[in-house]
Amino acid sequence: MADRNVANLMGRGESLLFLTDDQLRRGIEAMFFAYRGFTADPDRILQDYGYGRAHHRAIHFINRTPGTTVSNLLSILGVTKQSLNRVLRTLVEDGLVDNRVGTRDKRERHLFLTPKGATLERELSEAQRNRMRDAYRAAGPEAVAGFRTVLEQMMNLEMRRHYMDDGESVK
Amino acid sequence: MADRNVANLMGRGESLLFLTDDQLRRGIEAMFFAYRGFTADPDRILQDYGYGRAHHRAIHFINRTPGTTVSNLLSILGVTKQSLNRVLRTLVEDGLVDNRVGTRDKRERHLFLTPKGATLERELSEAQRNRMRDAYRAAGPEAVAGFRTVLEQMMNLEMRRHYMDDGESVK
DNA sequence: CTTGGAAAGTCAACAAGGCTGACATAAACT
DNA sequence: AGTTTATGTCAGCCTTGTTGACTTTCCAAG
Repeated sequence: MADRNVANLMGRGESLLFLTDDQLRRGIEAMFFAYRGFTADPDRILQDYGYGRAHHRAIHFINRTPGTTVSNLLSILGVTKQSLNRVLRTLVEDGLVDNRVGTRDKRERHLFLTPKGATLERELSEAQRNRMRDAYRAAGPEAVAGFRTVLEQMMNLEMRRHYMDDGESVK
Repeated sequence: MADRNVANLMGRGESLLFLTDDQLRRGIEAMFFAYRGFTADPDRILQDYGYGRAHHRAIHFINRTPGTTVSNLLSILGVTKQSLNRVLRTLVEDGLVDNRVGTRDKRERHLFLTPKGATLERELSEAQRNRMRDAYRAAGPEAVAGFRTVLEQMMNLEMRRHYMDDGESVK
């Protein structure tokens, strides 16, 4: 049928949006290039420290939720404990992450950034924030609001599929 | 000092947007989760064929620009020829990609999807388009327009840096 | 108090997909 | 004729993901 490659989005009020496969394809490509640009600066910084993206992710989420446990991190990152542990071990050895035995439950390890770890985190996130600010500034405030809305929808769809159990991860 | 972590974006007309580091951080996280969700469906499909994301990217861009050369693909994907060749070789061997010697310049190889390759491409891109449509539908048309604007800005910023002779182009 | 299972850690082996370096071949350009 | 360009290939290394098979610690239920 002629309508097979057209997505019809009814607008609230009077607006009406047609999304052809080609328009969606451009969005898909934009995601690819945008994400690459988005990780380019941190990747470059991490290289100087001998780390990779996996280290960045761990550092990011430990910073966001200080005292989080290993299993928490595992469910957020969606990798195996062997994979995460390899990364975490080097970060602890290098004095970027502190690993405290839980008080309530002594099996758990609560993770914190050391001052040294916090410094790297700031360096990494600042690069990403700058990159994002540049794009925001060029796009304008209204576009930014829409961007965040769509991204949050994509995120929610993803979270719903993967974390049916945990409510503690991302607000 | 209180303004150091606040980005002030002047709106056209009356709107005014303040972006705190925390708000930017949420955007950064949303990118991470959104991109993961974005690649989840294709990754699952590719696994059945014994392929990975690298194969997907090659298939995508060959489909977008049929007859593109290897060096073209190299500059778009930003990987080494050894890395790309490994992927391309398996795709040609498996009969998904056709590799034709150039007529004008016989050194060049022009890449095309075979019908079999086109079938996989459709399966992959359809999954991604569906995912994107879901998010678009939930967010609404106005948000979609903004989303695309910001993403295109991020993409342009990246393309500009990428094709600037690959130095220490960050400022 | 015993025991089942959860949380964390470790070892080993493997794969995908990046990378560098070296080298080969054919075609085009000068 | 000699150089450059486009492509391909071999070999080896790294990061980061995987599975499987344990062990240790320790909470909590029977």
